[in-house]
Amino acid sequence: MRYRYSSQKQYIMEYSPRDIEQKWKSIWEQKQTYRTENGGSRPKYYILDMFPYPSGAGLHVGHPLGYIASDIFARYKRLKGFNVLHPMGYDSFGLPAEQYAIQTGIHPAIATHENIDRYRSQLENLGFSFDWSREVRTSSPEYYRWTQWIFQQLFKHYFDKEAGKALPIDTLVQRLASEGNARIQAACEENTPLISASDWNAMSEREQQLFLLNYRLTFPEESYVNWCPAMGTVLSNDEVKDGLSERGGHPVERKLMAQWSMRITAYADRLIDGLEEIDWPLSLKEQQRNWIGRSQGASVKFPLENGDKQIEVFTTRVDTIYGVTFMVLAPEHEWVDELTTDAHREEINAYRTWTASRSEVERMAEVKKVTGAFTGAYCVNPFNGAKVPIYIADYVLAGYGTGAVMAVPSGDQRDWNFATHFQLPIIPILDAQQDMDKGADPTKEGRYINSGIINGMSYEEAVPALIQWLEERGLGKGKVQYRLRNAVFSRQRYWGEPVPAYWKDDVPYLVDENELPLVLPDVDKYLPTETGEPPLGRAENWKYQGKYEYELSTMPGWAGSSWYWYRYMDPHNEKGFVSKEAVDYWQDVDLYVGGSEHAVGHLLYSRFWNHFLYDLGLVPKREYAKKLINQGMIQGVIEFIYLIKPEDGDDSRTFVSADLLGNYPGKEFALIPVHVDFVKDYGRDESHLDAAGIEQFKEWRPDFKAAAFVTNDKGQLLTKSEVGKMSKRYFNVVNPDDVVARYGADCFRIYEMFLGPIEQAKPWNTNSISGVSRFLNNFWRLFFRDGKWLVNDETPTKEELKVLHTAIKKVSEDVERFSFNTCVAAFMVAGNDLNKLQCHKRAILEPLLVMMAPFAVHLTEELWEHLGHTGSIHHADWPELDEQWLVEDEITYPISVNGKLRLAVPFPASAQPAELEKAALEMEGVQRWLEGKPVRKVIVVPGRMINIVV
RNA sequence: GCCGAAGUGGCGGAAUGGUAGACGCGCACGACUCAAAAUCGUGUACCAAUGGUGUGUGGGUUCGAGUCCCACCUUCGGUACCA
Repeated sequence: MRYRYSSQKQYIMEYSPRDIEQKWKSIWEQKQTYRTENGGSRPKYYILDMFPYPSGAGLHVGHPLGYIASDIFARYKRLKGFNVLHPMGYDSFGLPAEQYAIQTGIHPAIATHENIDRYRSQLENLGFSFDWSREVRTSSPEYYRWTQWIFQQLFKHYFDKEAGKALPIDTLVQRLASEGNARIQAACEENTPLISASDWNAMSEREQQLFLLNYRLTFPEESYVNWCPAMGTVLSNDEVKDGLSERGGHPVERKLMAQWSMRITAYADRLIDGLEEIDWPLSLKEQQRNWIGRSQGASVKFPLENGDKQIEVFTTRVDTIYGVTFMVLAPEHEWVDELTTDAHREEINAYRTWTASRSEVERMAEVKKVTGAFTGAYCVNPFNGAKVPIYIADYVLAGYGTGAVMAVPSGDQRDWNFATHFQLPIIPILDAQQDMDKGADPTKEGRYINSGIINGMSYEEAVPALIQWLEERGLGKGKVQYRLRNAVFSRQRYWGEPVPAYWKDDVPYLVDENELPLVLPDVDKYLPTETGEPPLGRAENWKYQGKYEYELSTMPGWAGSSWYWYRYMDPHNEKGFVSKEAVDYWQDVDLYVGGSEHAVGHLLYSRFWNHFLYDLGLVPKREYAKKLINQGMIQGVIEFIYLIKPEDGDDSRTFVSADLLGNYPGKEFALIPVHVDFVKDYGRDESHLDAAGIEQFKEWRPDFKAAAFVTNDKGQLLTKSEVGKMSKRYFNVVNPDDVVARYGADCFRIYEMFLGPIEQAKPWNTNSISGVSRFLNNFWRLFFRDGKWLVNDETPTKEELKVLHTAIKKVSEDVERFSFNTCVAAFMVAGNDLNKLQCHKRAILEPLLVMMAPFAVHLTEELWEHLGHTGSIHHADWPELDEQWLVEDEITYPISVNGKLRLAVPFPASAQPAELEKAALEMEGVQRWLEGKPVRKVIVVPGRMINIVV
C-alpha cells in the first residue's frame, strides 16, 4: 500500500479496507464522533436495538443484521439533521453463564465480563455508531439497583379498575380502614374475601399484610409452576415449548411452589388497546392479542342437585345454554372428590391417576382421543331445571376460566365428540344448525328452538336477554375472560437480580429503598442447598438487618430488559432510573429493531412495565416504542453425510453419497454433521464433499480416518443439506470477524443489507459477496486510479446530474421504508453509470458519497478527507433532490394492442395525449397488428404507455 | 384446526394497476496472460423462434393484473382441547 504523509495525516491511496477501517476506528474513538448529548436545537430521534445476551460463543453473522439496519438508519437520521440516540448494552444476567459457573466454579460475573469484552470488540469491528458512553449492563449493581427499585414500586401499588390505573397501596389501606373492600374494584386474586372496615381494623399487622398481597402488583403466592428439574429452575409459559424447556429441551413438570408473581393480568385490557397506538408488525400485534386471549362471554352458576353449592362455568356462547346436556370438570377441579358418588369413585380415581401420570407431551399428542369419567353427580340447568350429569375429562383445563365447562354438543365439536363417545343427548338449539349427526355446528345464524325464554330470537337478541335473566337472579353475569396468566417472577437461580425483600413472620417486606442495590452475595457453589433452597441460601450471614431471611429467589431474565431503554437516556444517574429532564427530552423510542421471537415475552412484559411506570407519572408515554421492525433470522446451512449404521461388532465404517442410498436396501443410515467449510456448493442439492473435502473431514474427525467413502461417478460424496440454526453443534457458525478480515466491514455491512428485505429470514451464504466487493473497488476508482487522484471541479453535465438525482430520489425513498437492499442496488446503478460517463466531478461524487456514508462508513470517511474536508462525513448534510434533473426530453412509450405489448417508440416528453394517439395509430408497426379491424378505444397514460383496443 | 406472512429465472432478489425479471451471483463468449487466478468487456427468462409462452393453480374485475377480488395448493412463522 502507498501512503502520502503530510501534516501528520495518513492518506490512503488504494482501497485497502483493513487500513482504512483501522484508521477511522481510532480517530472516531479519539474524537468521540458518535457522542450524543441530551438536548439541543435539533429534533430528537431514538433508535433502539434489542440488546444481546453476551453468550460465550460470540456473535455470528446473523446477529448484526438488525444492528446494521438500525445503524444505517441512525446515520441517515443524523445526516437529515436529527439528534440521534443510538445506544447499545448487554442483557447480561442469564442461564448459560450460570451453567458455566456450575461446571467450572468461575464466578458468572467474570465469565460475563469476558464475553462482553468479546462482543464489544466484534461490534466495534463492524463500524457501528453507538454512543458507548451510554452502555448499560443489566447485571451491574448500578443498573439492577433500579430494576429492584421498580420491583418495589410494583409491590407498593395495586391496580384500581375505576381509576383504570395503578394507585399506591396506601390509598387502598385507607379505603379498607374506612369502608372495607365491598365497593373496591381492583385487580386482585379471585378468592379475595369480602371484608368490612371493622374486619380490617380488627386484623393484626401480619393479617393485614397477608390480605394486601391479594392486591399488590407483585406478590408471592403458592402456585403451579413449570419446574424444570434438569435446570433446577422455574420457567415461564413462553419458555416452555411442547412440554420441554425452550433452552436445552429438558422435560418440564408442574409443581406447586411459593413464587413471586407479577399481576400483568391487571393490564390485559390496556395491553390490547395499546396495540392500536403503535406501528408494529401486524403479525406481532396479533400474537400479543392471542397471547392475552381476551374473550367476551358470561359466567353461569349451575346449582348442584344435592346440596346448596353451585358450579360456576365460563362460556362465550351463553346463547347455547338450552343445549347443555352435560357438564365437564377438569380432573384437577377441587370439587371432584366431594361430588363423586361412591358408585363411581373407583372409576373417577382411576381416571385421575391416569391423567396425572401423563406427561404434557403425551397429552398434546393424543388430543383427538376422547377420554373422561362420570362422577355420578348432577347439577341443574338454572334456565329449564334440566338435570345435567357431571363428568370429568382432561380436555377441560384447570388453568383456564373456572376449570369447568357447560357442554353443548350441538354447537361445540369437542363437546360433540365427548357426547358421541359417551352416548349423551345432542339437542339442536338453532333452526339453522345442520348435519347434527356428523358433527357440531357452531353457527350463530337463525332463530332459537328448544330454548325456553329465547325461542324465536336471533343471536343478537338472545345474549342480552339471557344475561339480564342471570343477573336478576344472581346466577351469573357478563364476563371477560383472559388467557393471559399472571407472570411467575421467581427463578431458583443465582445469576439474576436479588429480589429486594425479606421475610418476617412469613410475610414479605421490602428492603429499605436507601439500601438498594441489594447486591448479589458470594456463594461457595452455584447449586441449590442441601435442603433444596436456591443458591442464595448458601450465602453466609446473609440476613436483613442481621436477623430476617432475605428472599432467596432471583428475578427472571426479562426483568432487566423491561425498562432498559430509559437507562440509556441517562445511564449514570444515581438519583433515579432516569432523570425527568432526560426522559422529557427523549420521550420514547422512535424505532425499535429486533427479532420477532420476543413477540410475547420481552415485548409484552416491557409494555406492561412501561404502562405501570406511566401510571406513576415517571415516564411520558403509555407505549414506549412507536415503531418496531423485525429483522429476519440469518440461518445456517447444516450439512450431513450418510453413514451406514454398523452392525454390532462391526468396526468398519462406510459413508455413502446421498444419491446412492438406493443401492443399500434394508440398511439404516446415521446423519453425521460435517463442517460446512469442507462442503462444495453447500446448501444445495448438489452439495458434496470432493476428494479434498473427504481428506479434510478425515483429518477433522480422526475417528473416521479408516472409514470407506462410496462416491458417485463424479467422485463426489453428496451430502444432505438443511437450513437451520447457526450453532456450534452443527459446525456452521460463521463469525463476522472472518468475513470482515477478508472483505472489510463496509463490504460486510453492505452485503448483509443486499441479501434481501430486512424482515425476511434467509440462510447465510457468501455466494454474491464478491459483487459487493467489486462494487466498492469500482466506486473507489471513481476517485483514485492507480494511486492517482481523479476528482476535478468541472461543471457536471445534465446527464451526470440526472444520474446523481435519480440516486438521491431512489435512496431517500428507500431508506425511509427500510428497503436497504434496493438502496444498495441504486448505488451500484449510479456507480456503473458514472463509470461509463467517465465522471470524476466533485459536484456529482460528493453528494453520492454522503448518501453512501451510512452504508460504507469507513470508505466514505476516507474519501471525504481526500476531498479536503476537516469534519466527519457523518456530520454532513443529506443531499437535496432537485426534480428538474429528472425531467426527460424524450419518453419511450410502450405501445400495446389489446393489452399485448407490440413496440416501444420514443416521443418528445411534451407530446399531448391526442398527438400520441394519432401518431401511434399511423405507425406501420401498429397497423400490422390492427389488421384493418376498427379501433374501439385508445388509452394514453401520459408519460407511461399507450394501449389500443380493437 | 385457527391466526399471520409468503410463493417471480439456475440462485439471492427488483417492480405507485401501465415495457416482468432492476441490482448482484452464477454461466457463456471475448480481452489481457506462455498459462491460470485476478481484472475488464459483451451476452444471458423459456420455447417447435419475423412468432409464441411466462410471476404456485383455477376463476373474476379491468383497455391493461406479479400487484385488486374469490376459491384452492404449497412453504414458512405463531398458536393449540381457552369452553
